[in-house]
Amino acid sequence: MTKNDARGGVALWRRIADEIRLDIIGGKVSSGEQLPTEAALAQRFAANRHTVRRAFAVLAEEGVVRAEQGRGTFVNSARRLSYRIGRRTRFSEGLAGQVQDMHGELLSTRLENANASVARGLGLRPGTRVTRLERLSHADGRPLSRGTSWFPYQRFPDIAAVFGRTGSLTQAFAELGITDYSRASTRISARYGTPDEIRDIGLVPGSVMLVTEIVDVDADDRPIQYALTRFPADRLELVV
Amino acid sequence: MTKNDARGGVALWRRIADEIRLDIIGGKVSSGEQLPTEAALAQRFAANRHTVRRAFAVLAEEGVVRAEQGRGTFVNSARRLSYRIGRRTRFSEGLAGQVQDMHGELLSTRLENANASVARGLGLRPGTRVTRLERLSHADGRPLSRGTSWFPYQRFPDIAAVFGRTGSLTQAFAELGITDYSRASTRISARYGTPDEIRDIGLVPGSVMLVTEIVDVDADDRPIQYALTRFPADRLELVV
DNA sequence: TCGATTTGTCTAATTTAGTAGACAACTAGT
DNA sequence: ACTAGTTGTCTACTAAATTAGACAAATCGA
Repeated sequence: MTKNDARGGVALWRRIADEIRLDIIGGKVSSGEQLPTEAALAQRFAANRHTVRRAFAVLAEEGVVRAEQGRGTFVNSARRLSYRIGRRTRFSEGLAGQVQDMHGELLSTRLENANASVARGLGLRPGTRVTRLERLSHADGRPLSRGTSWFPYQRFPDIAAVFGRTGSLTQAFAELGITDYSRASTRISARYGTPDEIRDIGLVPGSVMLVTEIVDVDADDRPIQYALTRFPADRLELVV
Repeated sequence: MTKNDARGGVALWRRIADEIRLDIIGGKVSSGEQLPTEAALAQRFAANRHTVRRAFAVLAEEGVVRAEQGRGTFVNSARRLSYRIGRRTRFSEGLAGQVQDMHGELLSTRLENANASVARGLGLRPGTRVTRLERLSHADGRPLSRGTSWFPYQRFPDIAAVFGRTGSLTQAFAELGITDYSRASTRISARYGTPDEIRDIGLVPGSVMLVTEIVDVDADDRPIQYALTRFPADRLELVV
């Protein structure tokens, strides 16, 4: 129990990679700029040069940096997306102007009984039938979010089919008679990605995820959607 | 490069600990309830029993679980705090009813020149003099947040002294003639804790932090505070 | 062309993480 | 008292992470 706790179960190369990536994403070092040399970083992190090299290998594979023999290592990539959230912001609007192409993918649908969280979110009794949708969204070809939504089955028995056809939640609601809805609550938390999320979004284990837990209501303040959406924290921030 | 990427630089015992902690914090298992046995968890995570034991050792040290020889391992701790944020919510109000005791601590103050981020937040030119405050807040005796605030020096030359005396930002502003202010913007991101934060808040390396970047404005919409506040993501969630 | 600087590659050794098995100590119910 | 089930402790081994050193290969300016 000496160095175990000091490392906290996170490999040094991983922490070095995270810190450098954060400097890049946060704009501390600009695109194209040269990073400190491997030797300098080894000293800064009190690590061996090979450990720094391993961190760089990961960042290079992610496309964040690019090493050139004899010259140095350079920043390759852009900044983090800002996703604007508000009472009336629709999903794709929140990233307007930051991405070229944005599209969603319906992974699966299921009819199930509401657990305690879902029931509370939708204002139903636990056990009530709900439709569950698993979604994956892409921005400029890269997976950006992994969402799970629940809808009251009694009120929207066909929402899975309609959403699957239209691909848009706003449009699906419109066809089902909901012309207007808004965000009733947003809870934001952060945690490590689960193995499933890592697979779906294409991350490495231990990636940090931003999680939003939202409830949408219709014009009469009746809940119509409860959703959990997970974003990779190094690709996106939320703006309230 | 075979199992390296599979583990992602995060030790298995660490991921097991994180997942169990998340189940507890998220309310999947209730306080006092018995957790699955070490053998069962070893099977569930495809790990050795000793690896599970190590995860439990960490959680026990955090006070989240408690093992009893011959009986089993039991949940010890409560749920995650919900910090409500809004245009007019003051810091301590956001946790009303969830904590008994709440107090802040002023770590240090400094006069410095605004960097690009601070200048943008406060609507100043980079290089303008600003006062920087480093703060640490406690809830029920445990560190809960680590904040860094910047204030325009020209407008509030004495804010460090006043805040140090009163301990409350609202009160400090009041004494300096700002009787009303509100939140202009809130950006939320997540990342690993830095070594400094881990030391100040008392976490293990690799802990996930929620980061809020806020701008407060006076009644005339002039920025009066730019602040970065870091919360340990396993102790707190944000509610918008 | 030369030399200083930097990344790339290789070998080797040590420390930490994870697996495997055995058995002791304790609890609860029969 | 006994037994089944659970956590606690110990030893031994394998795999991954980290350190260490040496040298090759490329770049750049003097």
